[in-house]
Amino acid sequence: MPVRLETDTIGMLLTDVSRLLRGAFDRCISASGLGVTPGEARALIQVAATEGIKQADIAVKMGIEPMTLSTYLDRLQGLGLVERVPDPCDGRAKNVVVTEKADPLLTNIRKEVRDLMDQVTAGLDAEGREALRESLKGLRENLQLLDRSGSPEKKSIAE
Amino acid sequence: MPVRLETDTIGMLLTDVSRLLRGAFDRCISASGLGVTPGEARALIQVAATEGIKQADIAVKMGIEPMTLSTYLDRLQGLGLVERVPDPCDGRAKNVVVTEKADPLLTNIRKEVRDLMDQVTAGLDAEGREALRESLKGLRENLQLLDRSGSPEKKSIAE
DNA sequence: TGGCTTGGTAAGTAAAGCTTACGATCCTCG
DNA sequence: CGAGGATCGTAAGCTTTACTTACCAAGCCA
Repeated sequence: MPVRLETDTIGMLLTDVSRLLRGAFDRCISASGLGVTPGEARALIQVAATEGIKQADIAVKMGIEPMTLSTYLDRLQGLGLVERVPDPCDGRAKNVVVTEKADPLLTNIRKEVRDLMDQVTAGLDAEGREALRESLKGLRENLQLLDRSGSPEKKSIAE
Repeated sequence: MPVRLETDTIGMLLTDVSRLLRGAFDRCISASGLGVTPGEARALIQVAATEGIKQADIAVKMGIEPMTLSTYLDRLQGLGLVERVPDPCDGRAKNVVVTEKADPLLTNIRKEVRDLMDQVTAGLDAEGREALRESLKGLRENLQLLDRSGSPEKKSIAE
């Protein structure tokens, strides 16, 4: 039995895979000349998936800080791919929608992503992929719990 | 059957999990006051796992550019955790070793990592973890292949 | 109506990478 | 043996992705 290298732990593997994936995605969309970064693409997909939702909720869904999202949206809006429309019910909030201009880009990105992931998961059958998806979902949930419990500075400021 | 959200694809999940994991790791080692970043810790572990190896080889093993590694090693060396000893067989190369000072830190980091990963993989039994590990290894291999084939500028410069 | 909370953002910072360029050394082949 | 190319490490500078802190404006509530 071969020694289990410390560099093949789940943690290391996750780090490696995600770095490589980002690189691959980066190359594959910049090769397509789409003019968006992976992060922006991610935000765009999220916005398209939940149209008209306000920024704070998008940020929660993406698991990032509102400010981080705001920066992405700035770029996407600058490219004319999304628009911020003021929420009629809440003067502070802005609802985000994708523009028509984004449609072909979205189609394109979705295809690129699908192709890339097909290549990346080559060697896994449908069952294996589903199992992987489920495992990852479990990890994500655990991590999100850790996150919340790790920073309990929301309530109980004073006694 | 629920609609498969686009935000629950393997790609998105990997991105989420790795971001969250980095955050969790970050918090957990800065809480321990160890004074190294996750990337540096990763480099340190790799160095310890293959002592006396030269930088170029470490970089390959980590799947990063030599320059990126060099930066990490600068920091680690600044902290007195590693040393660069000139390779007696090759005047250009430097072999990297961990110092005695790094020993307790390494023990600590390993423990932190183990604890964290136990929490993160809660809900998976030993089999599930092994399956996950194997799947991820497959993905990493695929990605590394993609990488090489994606930039075939090494050979055949001239005809 | 006055005070907390919430939504968005300006500003600044940090980590983790990359590319490009370069000096120094090594290797190889004529 | 000597010159040209390959390889090793690294200085310099950039990008992406994310965070924190601080703030204003608008809503909510007592």
